[in-house]
Amino acid sequence: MVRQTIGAARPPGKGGAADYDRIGVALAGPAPGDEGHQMKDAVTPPGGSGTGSRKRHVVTIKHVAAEAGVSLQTVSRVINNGPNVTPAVKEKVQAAVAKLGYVPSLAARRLGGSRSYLLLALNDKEPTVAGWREGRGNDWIGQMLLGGMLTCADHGYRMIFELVDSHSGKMIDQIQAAISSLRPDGVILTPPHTENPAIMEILERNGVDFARIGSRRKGEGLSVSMDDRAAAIAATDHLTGLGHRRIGFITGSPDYLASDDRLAGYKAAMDGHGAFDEALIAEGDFSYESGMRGLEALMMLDLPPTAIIACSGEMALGVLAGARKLGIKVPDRLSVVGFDDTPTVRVSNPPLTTVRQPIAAMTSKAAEMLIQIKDGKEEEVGDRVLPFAFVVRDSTGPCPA
Amino acid sequence: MVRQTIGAARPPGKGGAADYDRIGVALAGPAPGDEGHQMKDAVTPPGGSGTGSRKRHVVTIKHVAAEAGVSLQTVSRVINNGPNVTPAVKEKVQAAVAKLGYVPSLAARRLGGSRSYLLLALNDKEPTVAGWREGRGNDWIGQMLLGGMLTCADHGYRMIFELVDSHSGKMIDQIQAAISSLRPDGVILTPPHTENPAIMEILERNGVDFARIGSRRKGEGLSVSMDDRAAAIAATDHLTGLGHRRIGFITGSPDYLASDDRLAGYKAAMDGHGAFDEALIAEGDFSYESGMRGLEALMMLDLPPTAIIACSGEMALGVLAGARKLGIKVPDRLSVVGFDDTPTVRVSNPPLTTVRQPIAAMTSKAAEMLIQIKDGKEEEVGDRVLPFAFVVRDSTGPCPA
DNA sequence: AACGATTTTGCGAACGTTCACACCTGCGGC
DNA sequence: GCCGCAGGTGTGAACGTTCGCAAAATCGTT
Repeated sequence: MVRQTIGAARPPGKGGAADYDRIGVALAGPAPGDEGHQMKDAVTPPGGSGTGSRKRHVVTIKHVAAEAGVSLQTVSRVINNGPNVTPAVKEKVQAAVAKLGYVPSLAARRLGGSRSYLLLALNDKEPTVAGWREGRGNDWIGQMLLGGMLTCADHGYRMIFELVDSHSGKMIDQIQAAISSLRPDGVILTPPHTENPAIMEILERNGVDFARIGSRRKGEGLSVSMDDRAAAIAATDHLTGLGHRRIGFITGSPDYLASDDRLAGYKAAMDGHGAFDEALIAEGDFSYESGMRGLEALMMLDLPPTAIIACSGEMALGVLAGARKLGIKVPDRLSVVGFDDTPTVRVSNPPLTTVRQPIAAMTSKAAEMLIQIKDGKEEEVGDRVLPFAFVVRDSTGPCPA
Repeated sequence: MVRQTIGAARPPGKGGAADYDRIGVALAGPAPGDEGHQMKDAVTPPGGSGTGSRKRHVVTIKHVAAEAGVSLQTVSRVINNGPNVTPAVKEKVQAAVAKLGYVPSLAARRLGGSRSYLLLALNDKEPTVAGWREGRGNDWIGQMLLGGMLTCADHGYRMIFELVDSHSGKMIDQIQAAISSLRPDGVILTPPHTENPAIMEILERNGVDFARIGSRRKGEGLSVSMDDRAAAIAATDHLTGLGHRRIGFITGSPDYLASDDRLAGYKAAMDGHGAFDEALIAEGDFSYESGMRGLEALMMLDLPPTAIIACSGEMALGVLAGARKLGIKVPDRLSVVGFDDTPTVRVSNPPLTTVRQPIAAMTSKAAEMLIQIKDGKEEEVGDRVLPFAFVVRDSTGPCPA
């Protein structure tokens, strides 16, 4: 057992390698026998952090190098799958890594190298927090989280979430601060930030690659989306297939590009059937209440619709609630289709027929591509349009005679 | 505007928490005039990553020091609200920070100092991912995320999520790896990890403080919970108040401590009314299906219950579905109460009467306490039991004659 | 006035990696 | 046999902070 005090170590000259011989060893098991090397060094932080006041074994790359009998740099090469390492050496190092249970420090990697192994996901704060405050939950963000996170984990990355006040003047500052402190290898943008030029600008100024979720408009940066237009067409065709001709449409918030696309798809499909009528379009903003209002407006028409497409699940729920209030049976007298297959709409009354957006898959893909860029595989990267699904449940039925 | 629930209010300590996080300022605009202090040194990183190949302004503490005409160390003191700084100097430094838009690098802080400004939240992977795969969503995790995240943000911290395979033998390795690479200042544990001794052990060995969510059993580490027993009593009393005497109970998975507490509360309340009957207890595991099975079992009794308490929202939904299948009207012939007020149960048919667990508030509190420990305010820290709410909706009604 | 006790400030030296480059090998060609 | 040239390996020097301590300035006291 070597046990030197730290101060003494560090032969200033070129004393040759292998002075990092004070290895933690045997992290895993209770490590019987051979106890005793206390090796202060990692002094207990003055803050005297809480509960556990045990010794602290921090296995570093140095320990691995000593264990494997190679230089620190060689270990680094092995860890990063670098070129030019003899198989024999590689194996030796890997064995040492396994034995010591070494895991590189994210912070040190980021500081030393050009990567941070971090992806930053930007979400709009207000709707998310409102969902929480009102007990409504946050279906969307939960899905996002998962898709991105799992993919990050698969590649040794971490995903960090930031909720930004998109309506506050401090939004840009907040984003800049997040980038400065984290220096992420990529940023994932979700609506409504996807089309915000100020955000794009600051990301570019910082040299951070980014991917946009749920938008299809071309521009700088990557984009991963669903074909909203096609989805709206599918929804419309589903209804016309059931015999409906008067099909109402409640738009989403104009802040979201998807709203335009869905409306366009609806228009195209209706035109194709020669059934388009401007009066059948009501304005909404994705909210439950606006769905309810939209329904009421549409039902006041001389020729009210026999079916309604709402641009979000929440709105469709509002439509359902409004219909109940007005005594309109769904789907007997009115068929309803929604967008975004959130958990909630699966248990509504009746369960909603809806377009399912592959949210998790979209963030997953976005994360994957951002990582590929850092891996230098830019050629494999480009805009992606993921398939949507159309889920038929009980809120749609044949057109009443 | 968020305020409320979160205890975020400024701790009465001196300077107040780190206020350096809102220094973005300046940065925003193109920042025309006044350029000049280039202070090379910060060379363009050779990596030359991706899209934007612009200049790269990495404002470091050195730049701030130069701008303010003080030493690097003094800037550090100001940033960290350290003691012994002349007000004049402090102001000068803060001005420089604001002017340059300086934000400290998380990685460097972690490497240099004894903190990482990171909190790690451990979640069970399987149920979360299953929820996603089946399109069921992840109400719970979304809430967690939010509560912890917002509080972390208020204190200059970041929250990182890790999904661990609680049924895999590699779970401990995975947790150790996460700790090694991140070195978080604290860990938040959620069920079913809250009672896992192996996890506690590894956390303690690494000297990481941790807080447990949703468990009430005493032990090492902090715990933030809801009073499950009292909640079960409240649910039972609500029903007896409506005249019910035969009240069925479907238990949760035994892995979760909350299940025991809820059952205990139910037993106590029923005993209090002299209405306890072992036969009225059915075993469940929190799942939709087990709720349905539980209902069927209970309804086969000679004296079937007129009300049922299910230990989770999912199970209550299963009960509702089963009742519909059996032609049992809710709440006319059967009242149903659930636990966990997830978004889904608010729109069920009928909307569910339920105990609301303050999930977000719990993680928020947990995060706050872990940070307080690192701030050396251990005396303000201890186990917490947060208030639950009992939400009456339409799934409960008077006992049928 | 001189002295110690305090406050305030500054100077290296960590922290754990990767980066750029210099150093060794062998090896084939002239 | 010498040169050049690869592949493989090791050697400082970053990276941007905080930490430990020493130096300087300030303040009371005797």
